[in-house]
Amino acid sequence: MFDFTLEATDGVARAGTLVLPHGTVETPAFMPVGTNGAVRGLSPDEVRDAGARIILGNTYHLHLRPGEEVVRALGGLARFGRWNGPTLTDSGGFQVFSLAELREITEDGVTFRSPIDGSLRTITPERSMEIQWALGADIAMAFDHVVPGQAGWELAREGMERTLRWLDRCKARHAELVATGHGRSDAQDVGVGASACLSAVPLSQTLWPIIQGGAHDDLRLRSLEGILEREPWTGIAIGGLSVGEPKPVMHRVLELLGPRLPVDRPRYLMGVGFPEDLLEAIGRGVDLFDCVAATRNGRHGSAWTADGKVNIRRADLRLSDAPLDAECDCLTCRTYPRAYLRHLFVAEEMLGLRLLSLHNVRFLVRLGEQARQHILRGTFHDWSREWLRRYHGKERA
RNA sequence: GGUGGGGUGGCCGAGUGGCUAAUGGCAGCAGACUGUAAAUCUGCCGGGCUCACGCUCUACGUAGGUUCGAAUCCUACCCCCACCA
Repeated sequence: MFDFTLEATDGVARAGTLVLPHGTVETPAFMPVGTNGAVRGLSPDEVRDAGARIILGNTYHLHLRPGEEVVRALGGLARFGRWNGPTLTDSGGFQVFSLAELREITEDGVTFRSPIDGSLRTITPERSMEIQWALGADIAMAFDHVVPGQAGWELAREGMERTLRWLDRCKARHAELVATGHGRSDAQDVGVGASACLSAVPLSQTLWPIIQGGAHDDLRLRSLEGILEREPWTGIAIGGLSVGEPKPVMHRVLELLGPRLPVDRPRYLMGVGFPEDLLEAIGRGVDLFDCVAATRNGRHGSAWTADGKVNIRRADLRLSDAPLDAECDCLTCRTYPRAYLRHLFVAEEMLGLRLLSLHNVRFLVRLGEQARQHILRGTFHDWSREWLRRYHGKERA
């Protein structure tokens, strides 16, 4: 039910195949973020057509709404929204960071004020595991303590050490859940009319730990060490990057960790990133990514192209009959001219938000596919260098 | 014809003696966004010079006037709206 095969390396860059209960993912791969069980603005079919093979869900958001029991009762995250493919749930740890003004951290866990109705909700490592188990993703993430990128050594140490202590609790609770099978989200539990015809996928879930330590090399190494002391893991995530630290810091941390991570397990860089970040990270040995930028920036009118970023509302696109990105094979680029996309944004038509989100998702997925092909051929680094040069060269396409 | 109300920057609309190149909103222009409290947020937005601070010119229907000083007060005129004939 879980297998990772490293197929090729090109320098530090890697190409592999990840087999999960709900399907197979070829790496390097970008995973679109579907916080609420939906990649914002896109249907599962559209996400699939964009080439994505695995999507994220969020423990905290799905716990608040609709509640993990609803998702479980409807057959788990993959089946609930008829994505029917691999999923990964984030643990809620990132909300410790992003909802900083609305939460209180104790050793036991984190109490959040719900952004939905203001009610107080407590998530502990154990609760996060229970919720993720009920959601039924293929991969569950450890409940971690993310600190801002500019956090000093002491704060970063505190977050990193707490993350390790919480990891023990996550691991113990997750093992119990897997062992008992309690609350597993098989479709057999459901049998709800017509929807029951979808084949049930027996659920088995794997738990991945998260390296923390902020921008501090010694803390990063201690975090990794602590995680490796708690083997076995089927994959390892790097968290706490792209949270406000300068880019060179991210590169340095990746270079520090890359050679020390087990080669036979996938490495997942959480929350990253922009196209340039993907290539930089792949070149430093990362296999998996997720990022909200594809859909958020898409909704905000910003699209990636081979020649850099394009703000689709730009006045000079008013009469442009050219596709968004002439080299892109997505529905948006195959079909619509820039002038029409610009019009949709200016007129605040929601189709525009969807079309740009779709393009950006496809852009990152395709970037992963291209990187993979070049790694298999041993041409990744030259290709990547040239790609980045062009991307940064002309900001205006 | 009479009475009352009103004419403000691309539009709508505040202001009713100095703090006003003039609140807001819209439109326009530019930008940001990295494990989603975001279809969000930020900046610019009369002209000229300046990277900027700033300087300067022209501006609150038109023409005069009062005043050290007027979009704000006075006079005349033009136009718009409402009601009454």
